[in-house]
Amino acid sequence: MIDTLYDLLLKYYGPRGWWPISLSNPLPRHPYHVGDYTFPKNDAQRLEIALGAILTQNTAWKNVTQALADLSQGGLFSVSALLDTDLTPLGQAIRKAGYFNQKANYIKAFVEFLQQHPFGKLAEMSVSEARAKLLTVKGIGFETADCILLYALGQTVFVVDAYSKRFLRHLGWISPQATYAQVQSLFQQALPLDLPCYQEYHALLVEHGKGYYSKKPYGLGDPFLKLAQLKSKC
DNA sequence: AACCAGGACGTGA
DNA sequence: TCACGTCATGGT
Repeated sequence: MIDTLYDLLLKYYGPRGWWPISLSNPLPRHPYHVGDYTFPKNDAQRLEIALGAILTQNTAWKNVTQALADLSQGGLFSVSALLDTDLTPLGQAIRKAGYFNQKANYIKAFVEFLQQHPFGKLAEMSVSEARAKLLTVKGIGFETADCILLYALGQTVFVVDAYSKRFLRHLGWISPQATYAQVQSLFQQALPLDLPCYQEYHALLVEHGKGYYSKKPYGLGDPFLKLAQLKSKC
């Protein structure tokens, strides 16, 4: 069911090419890299992914791209620059992403964390260990940690978000009070351990969620509610 | 002009 | 543990 749903979504929307990399991706001006799963290629791109993951917390991606551009414009797009910057100018630079006071603190905490645990070190650790380390950082919760693991560190960890929960709830595949961990293991037990699949699946669920699960009543006109139920009877 | 966004944290019960 | 308030700008 979970794996069949992936096939259906992929066929319907096509590959999404996540995580978008707009600033540190020289060649295509297009931030998405459909069909190329060799990203990220360097630590600058890993940093961009992690910053984007923090900035997009409960925030539209469009606003995040502006904040990332403003960071770059202000010369704040590196670990060292972020370490040297005070909270106030940092907050002003990311202002357009909202919650800028909180997120300035989160970004500070994260780059200080990176000093002790750079991407290379994190990649050497076991997934559960790296995840536990990330979760100690203030401002990095389950979803943000898993986004960093999946898209910046190339670990095959499934990212759960609000859209996915709403979707599965309407499919009747989870209970309303299902926890993050429960939804995550539902996906991870059903899917083969395949990095591109995990990366695309989360992106596809967000795409689908934007279409049918952003405003109430949720699920109105969702063609997959019928499709998936037909498939589940086989 | 409300309503929502690719959440996380702090608090009180 | 868990429900609830808070954080904030920009798009629709």
